[in-house]
Amino acid sequence: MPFSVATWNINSVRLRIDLVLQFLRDYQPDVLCLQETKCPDDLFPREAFHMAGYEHIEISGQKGYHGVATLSRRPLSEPARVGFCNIADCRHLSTIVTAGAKRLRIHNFYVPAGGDEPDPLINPKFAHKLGFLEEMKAMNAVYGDGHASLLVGDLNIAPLETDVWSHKQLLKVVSHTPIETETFEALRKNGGWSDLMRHYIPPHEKIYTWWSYRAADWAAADKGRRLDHIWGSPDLENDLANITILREARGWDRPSDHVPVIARFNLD
DNA sequence: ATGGTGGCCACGCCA
Repeated sequence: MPFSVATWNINSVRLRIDLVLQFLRDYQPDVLCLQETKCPDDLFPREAFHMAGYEHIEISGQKGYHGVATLSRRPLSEPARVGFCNIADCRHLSTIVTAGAKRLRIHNFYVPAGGDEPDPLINPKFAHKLGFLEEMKAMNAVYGDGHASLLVGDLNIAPLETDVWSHKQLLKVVSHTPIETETFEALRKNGGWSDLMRHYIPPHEKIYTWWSYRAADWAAADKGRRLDHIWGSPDLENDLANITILREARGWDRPSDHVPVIARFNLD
């Protein structure tokens, strides 16, 4: 089995523990990065994941909101949590895993959604989102330490025109405004990151990973956005075997509004 | 047409 990493905004890991376990049984990613676990660390369902073969678990959780977790079949080392914007919320967790000859640093991110009004002067949540992106510029794909890197998670921005159901209708909607998409692409490129989903799926094809709960029929309307991302250091482009976006997961019983994205690599 | 749904957890906040 080649090395694989999945990312999934689960919108409550406790409520959807059975969905996650089913996903792990069916797809068996080596590493699963969860966001919006909404679970304090002492209540995290560690035992259920241990039983499913995911014995290596790092978590950064809080009561009610946010929270990220990285689950792995392989040992995880050097867990690190970076705080952003001087707010004590749980939006980042990095770990290191071995894949083939590579030591791979995996950043698991949950970027602030940013509220409804795309104006930092009147909406503190949008100001927080922009401030968070500023601080994300410190995340580089390549350091001098010989590690390869992945940066995955719910980044809450759909950068390309083909990452939303209607570019024109979403230009003033938070997640697709020019200030967000331009800042996002600049920080990705300046940080030396490759957009691995777009490396595998050509930019002219529509990709969505999220569909709002507020639709009578999400599949018929299909008003999705690509809010979840897998970035990698450039060396990983050559190792990438494929990307799977599990659209069907949006139709599962009591689903998350996000679906899993899986990257598989030609690494053992 | 400018509300619609969902999760947390105890009621309004966040997405």
